[in-house]
Amino acid sequence: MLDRRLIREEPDRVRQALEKRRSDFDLDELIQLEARRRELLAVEELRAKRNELSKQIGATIKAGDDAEALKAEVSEVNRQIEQMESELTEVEALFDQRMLEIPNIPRDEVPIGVDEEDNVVVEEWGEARRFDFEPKPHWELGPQLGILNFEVAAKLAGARFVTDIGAGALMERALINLMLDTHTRKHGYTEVLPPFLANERSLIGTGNLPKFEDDLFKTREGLYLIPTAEVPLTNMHQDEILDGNLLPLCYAAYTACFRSEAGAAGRESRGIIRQHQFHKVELMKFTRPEQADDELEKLVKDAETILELLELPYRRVLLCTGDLGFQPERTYDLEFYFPAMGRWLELSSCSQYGEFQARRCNTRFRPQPEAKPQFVHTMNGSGVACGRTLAAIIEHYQQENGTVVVPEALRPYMGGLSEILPPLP
RNA sequence: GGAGGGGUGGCCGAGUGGUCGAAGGCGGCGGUCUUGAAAACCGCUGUACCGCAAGGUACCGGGGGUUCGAAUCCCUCCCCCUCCGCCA
Repeated sequence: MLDRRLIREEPDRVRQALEKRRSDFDLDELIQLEARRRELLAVEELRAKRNELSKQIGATIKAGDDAEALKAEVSEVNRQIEQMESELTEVEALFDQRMLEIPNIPRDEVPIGVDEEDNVVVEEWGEARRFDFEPKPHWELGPQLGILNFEVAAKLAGARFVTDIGAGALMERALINLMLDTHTRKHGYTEVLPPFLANERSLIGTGNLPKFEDDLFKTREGLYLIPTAEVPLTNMHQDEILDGNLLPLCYAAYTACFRSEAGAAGRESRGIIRQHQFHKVELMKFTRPEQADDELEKLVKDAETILELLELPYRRVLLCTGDLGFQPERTYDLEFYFPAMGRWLELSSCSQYGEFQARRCNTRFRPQPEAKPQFVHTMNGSGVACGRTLAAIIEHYQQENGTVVVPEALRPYMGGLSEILPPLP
């Protein structure tokens, strides 16, 4: 959510941001609503009058005098108040709704562009492996090795699910443990294991609602399956005023993530790339505004560390305005080149939001003991996605004979296993 | 799921129709005293919106209602606690 003063005082800045994003948001409607809302604030004077008269009535009755004339006067004032309030309520409701639908303002350094073609590669680490044989995709290798099973998942749940079995399940658990251990012990994050379901308020807090309800699974009871740990983590301090000295607060959480993937059919959808359920270790920070840029840089590096430990080559990409999500003001993706697919896919997405989410969650901090509270800045990033990383490992570490070498860093977490072999016949 | 008890300011806790944005305590900030500190004493100390300001409006879990007037009465929803049932 943006500051409503921005709508009033710097509408051109907002308009430019919307244009950069190629957003079809109706800013003029919002500006008109805000203007009308301010006109209707005159109702406050009438309320003041009512309060004053009511006090007089109390005093009059106490003195034993007749207050009927005063009561009649207040009734007349109340009629006027009622009229104005009904319109004010309407205008405010629509205004608040629209405010939840306006996207964040991209930062100046975000390249202007249309789609992912216009994203900018800012860093590369390692080199893509050169194969002296035809590399196989993970959706062939995984089933051959008996570690990924799509048929079982289809029986249990349906399309777009996978069942990890044996060394596959072990490796995914190893990835989770490697990531959590690294982030908590070496990078200073506090581990959190939150609920995997969240209420409406929390999904509004992160910006998944009201606009993106179709992407979510919803339970009969009205709860939503979390699409990312960002949701519970970002909402941990709803309605709180944090001690400025405690910032930055850094959290790391493993969770399953659930996405309906409505309308995603056919795209990047082979294997375990795009699933209804996947697993992820998420990094999330609450910072002071002036800390935000440095902390984001550290957060991205923390995610990169995982890929470096796994010796997976990657590149860092700065998303352009056209590819930027609704909520972030800036996003870096970490991408791995999947050799069999011949394309780069993100293993991590790290975003900063400025005050955008903090306003929605009402999470503030007090810079000094006596100072006014102000909104924190939030940011988060996958550190990193487990399923896609598992796929990357399978493809990157495959051998010509169909086995997969286990990255050194994972072996301690896998009972010393160094290579995944096919099941015995 | 059944029965009962609760949700008040950073925290604890009074308040059952008017002068209550809310006693008192704790915590915090400032001051007096002190070589310094502690103790004691004095003062200040919620948030948002409108306003240059004075000031005004709203908020006592959320929403709605009764009333000239609601923290206080009524309805409804949510959350927490205790006991019973069920259960990993």
